[in-house]
Amino acid sequence: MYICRMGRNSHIPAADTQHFIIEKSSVIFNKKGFFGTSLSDLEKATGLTKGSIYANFKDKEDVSVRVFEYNYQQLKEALSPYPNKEKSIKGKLKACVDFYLDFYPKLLERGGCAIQNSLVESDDTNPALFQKAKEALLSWKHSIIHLVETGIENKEISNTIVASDFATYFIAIIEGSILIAKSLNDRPGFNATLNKLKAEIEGL
Amino acid sequence: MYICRMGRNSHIPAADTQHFIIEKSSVIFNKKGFFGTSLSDLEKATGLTKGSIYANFKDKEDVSVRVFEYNYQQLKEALSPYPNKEKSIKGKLKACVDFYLDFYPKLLERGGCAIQNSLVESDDTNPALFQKAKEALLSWKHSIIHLVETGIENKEISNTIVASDFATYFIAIIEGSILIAKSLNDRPGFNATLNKLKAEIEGL
DNA sequence: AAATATACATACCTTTCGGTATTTATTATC
DNA sequence: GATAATAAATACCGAAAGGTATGTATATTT
Repeated sequence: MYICRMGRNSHIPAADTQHFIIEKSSVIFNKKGFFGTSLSDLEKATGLTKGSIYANFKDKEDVSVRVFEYNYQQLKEALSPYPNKEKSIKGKLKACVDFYLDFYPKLLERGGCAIQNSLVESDDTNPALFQKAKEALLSWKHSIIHLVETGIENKEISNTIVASDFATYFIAIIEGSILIAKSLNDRPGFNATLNKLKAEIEGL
Repeated sequence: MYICRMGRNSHIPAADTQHFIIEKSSVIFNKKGFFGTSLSDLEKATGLTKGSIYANFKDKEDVSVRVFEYNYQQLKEALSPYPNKEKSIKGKLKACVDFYLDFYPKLLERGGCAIQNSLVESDDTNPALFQKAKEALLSWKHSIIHLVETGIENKEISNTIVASDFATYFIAIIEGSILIAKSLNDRPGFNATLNKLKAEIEGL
């Protein structure tokens, strides 16, 4: 097994180095975006040279896509315990909101929501990244839809609710709140809006 | 008075040329962002050369800021008739939502909400632009707060409502809905969420 | 221990970047 | 009609961009 020493004579296997590069450049990509992040930024962040970065990735777009997948995976892993602790549908939905309430400081540290950042920046410029971000958003939406539909089947949620519409509403509030709170540095406003969403869930 | 012919021998006064450049590059800047838009993009969009662009603007950042101000102004001018037609506070608030329902196609054509795009891209990279976008967001929030507070004074809106929290909620839904609808190409979802917001306003 | 494969560094490439100094063409002024 | 002022084009700059070909040190294989 290889040992990670980095530098000139490291000889880490490619898979580990890829992961190392992705980890080290995840925040900078999320903060500065695809065009705002240069290869020299990645060199600084990783301590590696362009040569070794390009030995592990096809091109800059490839890095950006893999970084997005990493950021998205990190988010999912941090989120998943929250709804899993609950057994009722409303409990699960509210727990997802609680996750964002708890996660807020780390979200800021890491440059905000990767889905939002990637969707906004890549829609007209980076098709591969946009596709990945779009898939993440759709997957998120479908998971909410599934919860709501299950709740309706269980008679826990009113059958007057349109699952797809509620999912859009749910995500819109979270993403909109992140945008505003991050921009205005307003955590109380973030909490208030997300607590309102929780009340809305309770009343479903 | 000068006549606008463009090309080599145009001799438009500087103020007109500035406006011309801003207009022609407004959409491309909103779509591709600050880093994604190059000077050669601006040359193509305006039909002018770098030399004349830099005769009218200090640097690229200056253009981006002026373009944002233009986009924001355009939005405000398109919006303002909507609340002005109404006399009740709830009517004004709902009319603002109606504006976005009507404006949706043009918003997509123009690359989405300039405030959102600018906030997301510039927060860690372009302080001057971020400042302008932040001011626009704050001004928007304050206008909503002012409406709600007036409504509370008039006894039209319940005094249990926290104006600032509602303003955040209001903007979060609109911005979040734009993000989702634009990304998933889902206008029905956009309409549903904004209509839910209108119902929420009615129940204030 | 020699040969091979691996993994990263070095050095270099072309293109494009943002930006500027200069020139040319037109218009306004006297 | 000569002069001055204006406005845009031309031509150019150094730096940095993304990307590649090659070199070199280590680890594995036999």
